[in-house]
Amino acid sequence: MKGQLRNKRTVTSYDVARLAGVSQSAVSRVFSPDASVSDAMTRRVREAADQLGYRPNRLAQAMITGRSRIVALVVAHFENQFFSEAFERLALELQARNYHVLTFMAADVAGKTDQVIEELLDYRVEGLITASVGLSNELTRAINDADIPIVMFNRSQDHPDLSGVSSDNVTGGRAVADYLLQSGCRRIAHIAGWHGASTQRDREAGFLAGLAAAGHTLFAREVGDFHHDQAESATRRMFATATRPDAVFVANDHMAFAVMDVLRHDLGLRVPEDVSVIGYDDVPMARWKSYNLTTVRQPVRRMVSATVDLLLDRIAAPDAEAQRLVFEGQVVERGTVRRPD
Amino acid sequence: MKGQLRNKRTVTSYDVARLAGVSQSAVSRVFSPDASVSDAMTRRVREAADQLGYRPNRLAQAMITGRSRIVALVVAHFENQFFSEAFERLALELQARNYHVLTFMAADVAGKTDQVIEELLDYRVEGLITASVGLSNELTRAINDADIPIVMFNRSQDHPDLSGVSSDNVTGGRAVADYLLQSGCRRIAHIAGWHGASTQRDREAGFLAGLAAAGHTLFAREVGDFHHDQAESATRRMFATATRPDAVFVANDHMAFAVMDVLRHDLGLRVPEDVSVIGYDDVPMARWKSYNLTTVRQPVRRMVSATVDLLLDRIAAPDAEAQRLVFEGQVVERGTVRRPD
DNA sequence: TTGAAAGCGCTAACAC
DNA sequence: GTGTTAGCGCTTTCAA
Repeated sequence: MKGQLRNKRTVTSYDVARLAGVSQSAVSRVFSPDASVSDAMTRRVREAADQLGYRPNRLAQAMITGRSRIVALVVAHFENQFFSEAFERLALELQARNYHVLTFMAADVAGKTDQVIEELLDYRVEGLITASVGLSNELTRAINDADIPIVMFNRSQDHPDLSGVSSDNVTGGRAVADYLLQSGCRRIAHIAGWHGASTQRDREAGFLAGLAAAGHTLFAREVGDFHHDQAESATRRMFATATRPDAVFVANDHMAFAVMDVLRHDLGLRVPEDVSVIGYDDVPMARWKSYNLTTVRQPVRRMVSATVDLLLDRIAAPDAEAQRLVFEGQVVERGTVRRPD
Repeated sequence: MKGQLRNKRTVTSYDVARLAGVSQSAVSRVFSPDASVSDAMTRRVREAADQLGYRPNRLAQAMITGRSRIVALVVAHFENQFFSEAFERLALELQARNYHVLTFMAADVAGKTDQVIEELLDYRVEGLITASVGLSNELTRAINDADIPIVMFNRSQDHPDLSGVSSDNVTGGRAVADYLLQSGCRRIAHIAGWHGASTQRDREAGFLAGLAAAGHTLFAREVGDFHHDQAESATRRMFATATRPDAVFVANDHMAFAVMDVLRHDLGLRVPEDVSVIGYDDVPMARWKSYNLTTVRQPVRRMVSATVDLLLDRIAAPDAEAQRLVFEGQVVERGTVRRPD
């Protein structure tokens, strides 16, 4: 009774061959893109295959060709809509190219990423995409040793020898400073993300440079580490002083929403009348009317497409050199920064 | 010059065996959980393996054991935070159990899911989780034929013979009706999601039943199909009439945010003073102060854990029968429904 | 164009 | 406890 439906053997190319009365290699050829098979053969084999419900085993294919058609994605979390959107696009584009994404979560904890990379190598993935996670130096070497193409999404400069796609965060940060200054803001503060992220460092560097170029300095600074809750407390700390900032550049949209909520609902401040807020990323939610957040756009779709192109190109030609693609971001004017007087 | 770094052959168990001066199967045993190897052997092999940087090839393992340690996830999109959160938890839990998630995007388009399932079968995944996507009958059969365990996350009743994890959407919908009525709302409307979803049907059925039980009927109804933008237009349509609803039950939080934005910012209505809003899911954003949305909680973490348990159990014991787990949801009182007079 | 044979890297009997 | 052997399901020479 019990084991009756067990051991339902998968149908192999041999089964198809037998039914079609041809050799097993003929079957294989029919299912290979650049075959060399007669129409008659194709017909016979396809018919038998359909009848049996046969489909080639990708694992077995991978064994011999070395091509698993799997790409690994290493990511820390999806709390930030920027990542969930990027992930969706990524999976979609890869799928359209007949690849699929195997996801590995890696908290930004020492050693965690390393362990995860080991694991992912075991699957013989053809390529690796990291989304905003840091790579140790040993790890970078390990990946190079394994000879697996990698592209870092939304990270720059950590390893100039690795391929990467990002937007120009320095210029973006600078644009924020210019925009705020030009809007008449003077007590300008910054709520930073995680300092380990190149995005954070670049945005802030550009921002500070912009301020300096106009003869200004930062009025206040707190760290929100890119998390909603930490951004909330950072805001409360920042606004607990006698004279308050009149503008705050928040290192990403995800935190900016938290900042605005504290400002409006805890502190009873008006945005932008009392304080201007500007974010970074332009996630879909930024245009929702409750926030209507002025921010710097990162062109996610184009960045994702570029990531996929880069990775697949390197898979096809592994000896090509690393490339770093940088997209322009630009300020998207909405309603959270006051108009110039 | 060029091909110099190509053909970096991967190190195999044979290489390790040679270096350690033992048989290849000894190497295999050392890396098998329930081995039967002497400590001396373990030491020798591990040393050689470390030296060579050897790790077993999961694809090869999968070939012979039939266990790929890959689980497929079929999902439509990540626009709704409920799914990105669920996905993150899922990937994390599976990873902790030494499995990984291969993602397949399947728009709710006729035939799309079917094609995707075919593809995923090719990878010889050990199990399949569908998140809010519908399965055709042929597909269900195909999956059963392939003998691969499946559990449907956040879907019920589509196929009573398939395992599934959901929350009790009928009771949840009914609780919404009770809560609204008890709060003094009388012109109660509904903004529905996609009618193809069991969640939608259940929530609405329970809701309507609750209304009816108290001798009330639905005041208005529009369809938002679970999308932000469609929920916006649905709201505008709904409130274009002379006498307006005084409460609206929105089929999920994701749409509820859009509804609230239109109400407040386009229509100049106050929530909850002019109209009460209640959602469903209790996504993290629901507690953000801009919305502070009253909603029905779906216990995502527990639902995800249950999904993983169910799937892994069925992988371990494929003959076990399908199970449907249903969690209780409950109304989370926040600020978008008016207090009783 | 087609078939025979080898082998990808590994696990699982089976002997010893 | 350890080595030998036979495959898992496929692609890819190599001959015919």
